[in-house]
Order: sequence, then structure tokens, then C-alpha cells
Amino acid sequence: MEATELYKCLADPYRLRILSLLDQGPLCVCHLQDLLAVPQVKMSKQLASMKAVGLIHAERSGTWMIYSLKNPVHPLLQHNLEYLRTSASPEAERLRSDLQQRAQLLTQIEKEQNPYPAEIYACTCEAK
Amino acid sequence: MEATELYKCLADPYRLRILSLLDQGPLCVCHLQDLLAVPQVKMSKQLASMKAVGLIHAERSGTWMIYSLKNPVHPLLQHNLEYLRTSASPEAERLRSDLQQRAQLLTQIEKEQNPYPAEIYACTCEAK
DNA sequence: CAATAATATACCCTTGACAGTATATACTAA
DNA sequence: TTAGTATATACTGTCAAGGGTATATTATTG
Repeated sequence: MEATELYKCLADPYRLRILSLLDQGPLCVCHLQDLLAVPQVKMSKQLASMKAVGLIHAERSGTWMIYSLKNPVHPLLQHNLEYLRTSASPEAERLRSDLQQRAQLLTQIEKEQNPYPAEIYACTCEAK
Repeated sequence: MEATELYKCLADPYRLRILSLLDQGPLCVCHLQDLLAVPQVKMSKQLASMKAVGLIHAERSGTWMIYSLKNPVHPLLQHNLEYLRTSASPEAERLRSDLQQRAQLLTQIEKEQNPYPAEIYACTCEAK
């Protein structure tokens, strides 16, 4: 995949946030919808576009689709995510708060009564 | 400047090449036109757009406009250019060949009879 | 001032990205 | 099979990016 295509993905705040989240582990579409607070259709299309350029990968689990970064993770993507994770911009702040919310969501799924199948939680924990 | 804006700039191959070239030192529009082989109007517009978001900076010298990266160079840009400079993609190849051509152009300007004013050459050598 | 060189802008046109609505698909469960 | 849930796609409209042509601007030179 070309650098230009990757930059096009990174150039949208939502796609950037999705990639940042997926870098921590797989998530299903409904998780991503909740975390970013976007309508289903928008999420689905953003994911489809990144899948089309080979950045991410989808795997069905029942009615759920589990998305993850494609392996091996594009080194330029990794590079940028690592940078943003420690940078000081408002965008970077938001990425960090996304990750916190993700962690909360996962513990909630694990401990409380569970709207999502345990299978997905398991999936989000193994390095894909 | 927001990361998203920077990524939008990087998402165009020509803008990426321009930024890569300017990272080595200032250049005037006509140099950039020659190096990238694009029509004057296109170059002028790309430069204007990057100037508008505060990535680059222009300074007049006679009839010439000398463009340079704005100081301090955006660390995320620096990060990406450094990465691309040593990566293996076809795009990275092109960036490297651009830099070679730039070096040739500069020595040519220095040694042979000179279509550009020495002033500009001087300018391209000082770290802005 | 006239002519020329380098660069920028205005204008028009085409194309692609994105949003929203509705509908289709894939799967599960009763 | 019917209903329901999760996700994807088709369709439509809007808007911004980008290309090309022509023209304007700014400075230089004679």
C-alpha cells in the first residue's frame, strides 16, 4: 500500500480515531459506533473504505463483524500512531480519551451483564 | 496546526514531494516547477494551499518567490519525512531521486552560467 | 513608460468524498 | 418460517479539491 493512500486515511479525524483504537486490538462495528458516537452507516462506510485499501481486515463472528488492523501493521501507520499517542495536540488528547473509553468498555463487557458475546471480548484481547 | 491538516497535505504526491524538497532548504517556484515537471499554475496553487495552513512560508526576492518550510518545522512532518527518506516504497524512491535532482540543480546553478540569481542559491543554502 | 519575467488569482468545469435515507444481506433465535 | 439484530450497500444530493485557460499582479530592465 502506498504512503499516499495511508495519508488519505489519516486525513480524516474519524478514520484516525478508528485506526488508533484498532491498534490496541480488534473491535466490532457496534463498539466502534458507540465509542465514536457516529451513525451506523457512516461507520460502516469508513471501515469499508479502509478495508478496500488493505489497511484493515474484517472477520465475521455471528452477526458481528470484528475489525482489526491488517497484519503486519503498516510501519508508517505504526510510526504515526506512536507519535500521536504522546503528542500534545487536541487531536492527540482525543485519541487518548478514546483509548480510555475503550478500556472502560472492555472491563464493562467483561464484568457486567453483557450485551456483546464473550467471544468478541476474547477476540479483542488476542493480538491479531 | 492540526495533524489532520498536515495529513491532507501529505496525501497528495506532489505536495509530499514539495515538502520533502523544501525540507532540504528553500527553493523558488521555478526550481520546484522544473524539479517536479508541473505547470506553473499547479505549482502556485499547491504552494498557496500549504501556505494557507501555515506549513510553508514565502519570501520575495525580486521577481522570484522563495518558499521554505515554516520554522519550527512541524515535528510530525519531520517525523514522516525522516521515515520516508529511508523506506522502500516507490514513492520513497521518487523522493530520493527528487533530492538528487535538487542537488544537481544547485551545483549547476553554482557553477555554470546561471539563469537564476545567485541570491537565491545563497538562500537555498542557509538553514531557514 | 513599455516590455518582459515570475508568480498569483479568477473563473469554469469535472470528479471524488461524504452525508443521509432507504433497503438489502447475513446471521440468530423462536 | 418469521422476527429481530448487526452490518452492508444502493441511491441521491451536496460540496470541496483539483485541473486548465486566461488574466492580473509585482518587480525588473531598457
